[in-house]
Amino acid sequence: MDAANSNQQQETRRTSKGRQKIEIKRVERESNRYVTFSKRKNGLFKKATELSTLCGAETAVIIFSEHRKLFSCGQPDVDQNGSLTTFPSLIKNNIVENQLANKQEYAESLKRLEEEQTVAKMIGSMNNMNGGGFWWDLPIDNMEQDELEAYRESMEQLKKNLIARLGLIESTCNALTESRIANPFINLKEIPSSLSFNSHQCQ
Amino acid sequence: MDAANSNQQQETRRTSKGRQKIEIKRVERESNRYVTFSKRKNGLFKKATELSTLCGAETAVIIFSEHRKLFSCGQPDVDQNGSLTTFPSLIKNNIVENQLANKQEYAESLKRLEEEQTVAKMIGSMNNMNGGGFWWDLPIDNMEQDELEAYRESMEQLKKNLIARLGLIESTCNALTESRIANPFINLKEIPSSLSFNSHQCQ
DNA sequence: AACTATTAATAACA
DNA sequence: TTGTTATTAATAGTT
Repeated sequence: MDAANSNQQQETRRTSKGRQKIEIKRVERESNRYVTFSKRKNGLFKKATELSTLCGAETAVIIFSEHRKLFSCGQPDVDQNGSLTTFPSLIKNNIVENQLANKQEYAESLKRLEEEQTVAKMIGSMNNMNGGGFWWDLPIDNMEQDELEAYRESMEQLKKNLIARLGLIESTCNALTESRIANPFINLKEIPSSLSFNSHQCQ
Repeated sequence: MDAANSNQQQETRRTSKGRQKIEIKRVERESNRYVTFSKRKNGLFKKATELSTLCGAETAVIIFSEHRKLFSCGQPDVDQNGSLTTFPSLIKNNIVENQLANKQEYAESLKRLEEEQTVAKMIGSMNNMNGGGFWWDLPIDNMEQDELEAYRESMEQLKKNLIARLGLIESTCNALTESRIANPFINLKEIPSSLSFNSHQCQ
């Protein structure tokens, strides 16, 4: 780089050793580890966003720091109204940025986005029931039959909403529904290529 | 690079233009898009694994290709026995690779790993009930009271297992349980720093 | 946070 | 898909 050369002419000694090769093993020095975490977390999120933009993929990166602090990119996310959105937030971003290739894709994405927002609102109101606690934490031991029936329906709703809320599950179900069943427990044996890759890549 | 120089001396013209700068927008040419997807997906998984190893973080990357094919790193994963494992598979990898810094961390991770395997086995046997279908797809309209009671218990089990199975939820609950509530719907307003980062990073 | 010298990732080709 | 090379992009060490 020219700037580097002129810098060296102006100053006799280098200002930096530059990037050094490191072994991929735990960074023992705490301060270095924190800096590395922050920088690489940023880099990972950027790469994930780029992959999504470049290739029309939906990506989610979830990181728990060593202190169990959650960081995520792609999901969970919050829109301008503070509503929850589900997994394919990158599709939403693409809409906003007018990066979708054609109007058909645009329309489909808009439809999905609306569905997500509906689910998000439902979840939001559910969480506000019972003055702070969450409805499924209600005691159930002394329920009457009709209460039990209502509870059963509630649990059905829980099932549906869990499925809707969790992007991995949701999207997998969407992909699998047509050919087999909506099963939130992904049958791993039925997606062999991603698995073999997975086990290969992540050792 | 020396190799490049000697190559150039052997052949008058370059064998490659090398990497070119690209705009971060959809790659329109299909074949290029597929290659880019494959290479960048690999790169993303590698980076996620490195971050985990370097900084003791738990990472999960979930990608759906434009054809809705699932790829993931970190979770879901399959161990040598074909059992499911939950989110913190990277902790397991660290154990295997003896990359944990001290015995206390090692012991804690082992304990968590055992818990995960128990859940995994439970899920596995559940999925094998009823000869192929999944138990929650049983008809429920004409259940008797005790059947309904059993169903209620089953749904409780579903709830527990969904929570356990889904790494994001599970880990979040672990992190939040001590200070507040075990809520599988993450209350986003209570983790502002990751959110503000998220919305900033992922535009 | 910023700065750079390097390493690492990867776009274009084969 | 897999490999090579010339480049760009990410980042380790430092300020």
